[in-house]
This record gives sequence, structure tokens and C-alpha cells, in this order.
Amino acid sequence: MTRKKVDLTYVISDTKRKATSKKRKNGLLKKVDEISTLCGIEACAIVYAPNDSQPDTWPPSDWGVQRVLARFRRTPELEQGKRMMNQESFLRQRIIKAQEQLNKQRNDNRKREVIHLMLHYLSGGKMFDDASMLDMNDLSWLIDQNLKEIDRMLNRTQEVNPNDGGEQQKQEAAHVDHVQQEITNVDVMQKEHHWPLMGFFNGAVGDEMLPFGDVGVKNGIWPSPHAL
Amino acid sequence: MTRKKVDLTYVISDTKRKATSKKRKNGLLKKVDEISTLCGIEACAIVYAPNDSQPDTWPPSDWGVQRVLARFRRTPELEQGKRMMNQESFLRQRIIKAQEQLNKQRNDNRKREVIHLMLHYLSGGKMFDDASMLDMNDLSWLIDQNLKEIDRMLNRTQEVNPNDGGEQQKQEAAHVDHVQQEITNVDVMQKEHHWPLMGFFNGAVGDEMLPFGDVGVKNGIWPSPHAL
DNA sequence: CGAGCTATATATAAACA
DNA sequence: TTGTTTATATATAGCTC
Repeated sequence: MTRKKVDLTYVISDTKRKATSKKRKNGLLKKVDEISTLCGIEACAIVYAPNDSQPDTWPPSDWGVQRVLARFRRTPELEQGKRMMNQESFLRQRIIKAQEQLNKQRNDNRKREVIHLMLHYLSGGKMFDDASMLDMNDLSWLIDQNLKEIDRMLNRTQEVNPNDGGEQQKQEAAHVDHVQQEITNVDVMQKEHHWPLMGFFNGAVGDEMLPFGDVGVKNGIWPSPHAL
Repeated sequence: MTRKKVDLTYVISDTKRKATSKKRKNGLLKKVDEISTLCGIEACAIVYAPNDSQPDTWPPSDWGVQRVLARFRRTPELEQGKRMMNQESFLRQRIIKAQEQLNKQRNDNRKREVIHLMLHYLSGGKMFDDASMLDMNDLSWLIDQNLKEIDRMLNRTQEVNPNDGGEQQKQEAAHVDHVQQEITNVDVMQKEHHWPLMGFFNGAVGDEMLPFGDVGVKNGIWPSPHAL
């Protein structure tokens, strides 16, 4: 059912556009109602829905709208230049904000990459020789491989008679469980935006435990895995 | 940090009202921008924020607003009565919707009560003699009691030497585990709004399994537990 | 005050009835 | 087409700095 992230462009599909305009129109008018009520301020919205000769508005009554419009028209033109400028900067601010969020997102992704790496290391895997493996797709692949390996081993354990299996195999299975646990933990961490290993990278633990040499977190910016 | 559920009344606190008006004003203008972009329709909003001589608007430019206003003024007065009516009914619809949600909520609560009851029954507890126990507070209390009992029994099991405990006690502990499992399941079901036992109440299972006599689900409306 | 953060409340895209 | 349901995306209240 996965709702898309809504790219802010004209909706091509006639059906969808109509549906979304209806929903959003209601939501919008409700918002105007709320801000008026909560903050006791004058506000007004006019929306021309498709196929309607008349617009929907807030306030709902015509005289209510007229009152706000009258006030607006009364506004000294002198100050309108200022307002216009403010609105333009408003747009710029939104762009800047979006860029900031993008950077944050990138940083989060780096965290995930590094933590995946570290878990692999902790769970007994060997370090990568080739740094080019370290982009997200390759890491996905890596996780998939781990999961497949786990499946394979668990199935093998089931096939054999539990009573004659050697100790070696049991240990193997236990290790697999451990890996699976670690992977589960990663998922939880990603969901909760909670990074229990943060302290580790910040030097809370002795250097002998750092698998990545002296690359650390500077000013809250995580190093690109390619730098490791 | 618990954000309150925002009661839609004038915010008394001067500080809070100012803060909320600022945030919501931005949100509102953003929404207008979005609906215009997504649906390609004309829309306009005018918000008078406190302490500002000029209102904030969408579209941001003065001529943009004027264009919408001109169109609005041009509207034949004949049809405005209809629009006004529609808007009034809009309000009524919101009230009706709220009431529907309230009813739904009540029905959900009944489901929970009944399922709690049933789990208690299935897990070996005795049925209640007194129907007055069956409101939510009492049921909360009931669950608490069950949990305490579970704790007590688990602790008792640990205290004793596992090697000399009789089979009876082990069964008891197993039963407790079962109860705990059931309770966990209830929590999961509540969270996911998923009711695997629904079919049970709808007669999917033979009558001999129904602990509550012939009281069933009619038209999707669950009986009040007091009727059981 | 203004900016930023986090936990919740709301809005709403899709899928379905 | 309108209404419901469900999973996500967004908006924001209350804090903190």
C-alpha cells in the first residue's frame, strides 16, 4: 500500500488529481478554520476546485470573505513591497531547508553504512579489502548474502539428526543466531533513530577496539565509508 | 514530551499562541502552494499574523492575490447562496464525522473488553460472577492482577531447585507462559488493529466453544460486555 | 526570541469496497 | 463516484538551548 513521497509537481492522472484536490481542499479549509480559532486571527482561503463554478472558501460565508478582502484592499500600497520581498525569501528558506535535510539524510546514510560495516566485523566476518564495495547497494547485497547463509545453515541443522551432530555444528548455528540478532538490532536502530554505538565512535571505548584506524567523528559529521 | 491532542479553542497563553500561529501560518501557506502546484488550480490564502501590519499571503506576490480576488469578485451573486449553504453543511459534516468516529471508538473498546474476557476464559480463569466488573478500569486492574500473578509464579519457580520440583509446578509455569503469551497477543492485536478472533465471534466456530451463550455480533456492532 | 529536536497527532496516497 | 481502511508522510506541541 506504500504511500509515495509525493513529488511536488502537477498530477497528470485526471482521477488522482481530482481526488487529491478534493482531499487537500478540505484539509486546507480545516487548517484555516483551526488557525483562526486557535490564534484568534483573521484568515481567509479561496480555492477553485475543478468543475466547480464557485470556489470553496473560508470563512464559509460570503460576507466573511468580503470582510477580509476589504481589509486587504485597504492596505497601504507603500508597505506591500516589503511583504512581497518577505514572501520571496520564504521560498528561498524552503529551498535552504530542503538542502539541509538532504545533508542530514546523507549523514544518516553514512552512519548506517559504517554501522553495517562494524557489525559485520564484530560478528566475525572478515574486513573488506576493496573499499569500492562500500556503497549502499553493495551493502544491501552483503546483508542479503548473510541472510541466505543463515537460512542455509539453519536448514542444514534441521536436516541432520540432532543427536549425532557434532559440537562444531552447534557452535556454528549459535554463531548464526548471533549474526541474525545483530542484523535485527540494526533494523531496530534504524527505525528508532537511536544509535547505541555512537559512543563507541566518539572514543568512549579504547582504541584497540576500533577496526577503522583513527578515523573518527568530527563535529558530528560522519566520515564517508570510502575514507575508511 | 507528549504532545497534547490540541483542543480547538483560543490559546490563552500569549507566548504559545504566537508560536503556534507562526508555525501554522507557514504550514498553511505551504499547503496552498502544494495544492496549486499539484492540482493546477487557483488558490489563495490571506493570514493576518499578530503584530504584523501586513498579512502573509499565498500567492506571495500582490498581483497574484489580486488576480484571484478579481475572479472572486466577478462571481455572479446568484450562485453565492448555494456556496454558502454548502459551507454550512461542511461544518455539519465535520460534526457528523466526529460522532461517527466516537461510535467507532466505542465499538473498538467493546471489542477489546470482550477479547480480554475471552482470553481470560481460554487461559483457564473462571468467568466473572458480577457483570459490574466489566468496565475498562476494572479490566485494567484484572490484567494487572494477571501480570502480578505471573511474576509471582515465575519467581517461585526460580527459587526452588529445578531438579526436585514436581511435574505439577512445571505445568503451572507452562500455563503461566501461555497466559503471558495470550496477553502479549492482545497488545499486538490492539496495536495493529487486527482481529484474528473476529471469525470466532461471527460464528465461524461451533457454539460449544462460545462462552457467552448466544450473544453474537449483529451488523458489525459488538454487544456491550454488560449484556453478556 | 528564534532555531532545532523529538514524540505525537494529523493529513493523505493508494488500495479496496 | 463516494466512502473506508491502512501505511506513510507531514505538521506541530512542548522542550531545550
